[in-house]
Amino acid sequence: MTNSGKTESKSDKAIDRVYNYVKLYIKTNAYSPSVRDICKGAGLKSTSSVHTYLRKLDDMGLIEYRPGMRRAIIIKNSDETQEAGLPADVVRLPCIGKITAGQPVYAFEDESDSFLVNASLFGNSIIGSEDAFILKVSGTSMINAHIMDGDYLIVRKQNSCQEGDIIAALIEDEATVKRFGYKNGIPYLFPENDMYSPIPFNTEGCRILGKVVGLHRYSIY
Amino acid sequence: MTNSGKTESKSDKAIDRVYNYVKLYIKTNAYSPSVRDICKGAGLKSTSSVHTYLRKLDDMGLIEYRPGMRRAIIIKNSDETQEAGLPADVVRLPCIGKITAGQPVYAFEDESDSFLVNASLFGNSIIGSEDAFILKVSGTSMINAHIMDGDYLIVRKQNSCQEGDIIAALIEDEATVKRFGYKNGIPYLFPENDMYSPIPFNTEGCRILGKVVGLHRYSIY
DNA sequence: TCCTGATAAGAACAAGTGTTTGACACCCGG
DNA sequence: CCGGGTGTCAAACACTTGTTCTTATCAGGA
Repeated sequence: MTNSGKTESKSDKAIDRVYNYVKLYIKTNAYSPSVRDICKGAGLKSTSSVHTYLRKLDDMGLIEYRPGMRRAIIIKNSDETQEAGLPADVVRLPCIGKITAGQPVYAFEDESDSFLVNASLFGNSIIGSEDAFILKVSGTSMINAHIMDGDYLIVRKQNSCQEGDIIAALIEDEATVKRFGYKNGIPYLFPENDMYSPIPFNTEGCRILGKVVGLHRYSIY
Repeated sequence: MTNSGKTESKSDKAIDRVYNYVKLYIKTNAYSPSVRDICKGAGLKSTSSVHTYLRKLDDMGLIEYRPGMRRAIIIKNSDETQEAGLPADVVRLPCIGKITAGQPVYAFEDESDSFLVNASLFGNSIIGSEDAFILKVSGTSMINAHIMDGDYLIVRKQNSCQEGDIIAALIEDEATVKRFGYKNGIPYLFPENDMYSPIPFNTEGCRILGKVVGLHRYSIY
């Protein structure tokens, strides 16, 4: 109204009312409103107008509007970077696949290859899917730290670490999980299993991928 | 219609299929199925049969079935309605608080007291928040099974178990996690720590809460 | 003023869907 | 064997609701 020369100002308000009413209605009733419900709720008198706006909202990606289906509107919660449909404090982390030429390759293709974690559990150190990844444990070299074969580790990316940290590191293009420490002033990666030997940590062939901050286990024996 | 009899054997199977399919459908699609959708999903060939069952389910109080409204079924019984904003394959499980008078009390009030898990990781055994809960480990009695103090266990509810299962059980109103097994034909709950002794499992004071199917750890040392 | 585009309305159409009716098959107790 | 209850089906009916078409209103520019 106050905007001179802007006919959109009026339409924007109507489309906003439609959007907000749909959100409110679904939240209140747990099912979608019909076009005529929205008419009343948004103060529009024609189903056709509502229909137009719903299509626009669908084009904008704000809702999902199935053609012909009754009461089947879905609100697409798009928080920009935030994955659609996830609460703000939850992050989906990619599961690391293999590592070639020093560059980890993430296995995104499968839903089961990603994990949801509550970001709040890690303070503010993991707020996006860029900050961490998942590494599946293979072998029992860390069994004394109670990390078992088949466990999924949450690794927060960082390129340095402190003595005693359990870290994921790249050794000659192979990802491994060990405890970082020193012996006689020399840095080592220590397995937590007497059957294995410490690995000298020489900065040439080794790279720190990150620190293990969490663990998921779905095979309980 | 007047409820006359109680011949359940056959109808219960179909009505269960209807109920489960409606739950699944809503969980998957975020809106209700139509009667004809349910026909296909529940293996019934007549909309009329489905209609009958829906009315019965409404009478039982399991769903809310609005006369005349399309796709407006609500699952009622329900912390079971899918949490708004979560993807279909993700379930938020409540963290068990304390146990009083034999009844576990769930601590729902705090977001940090609940966990998100990918339902797909557990096959179809966990599809709703009523199927499982989270139990925080206190103590080291299961350390040999690599379950540490402070770990969070995902416990699928069930009231029986097999030898060798790691289960959560109620012993004299106290929740505990042990491995179930037999010694000399007598059932015991075995700790996985030589410092502790097996606990005889007598059905009077003991109740099985569920089986441990997953583990989350957020304190890595 | 007249035209034009945007917005909204109203009506009509068509499809999806809830509901009802009637019928058939089956089981079970007389 | 019979009759009632139950579970299912098929089809028809009627209402809800998505969709489209046409028209009305209004603001701004030539």
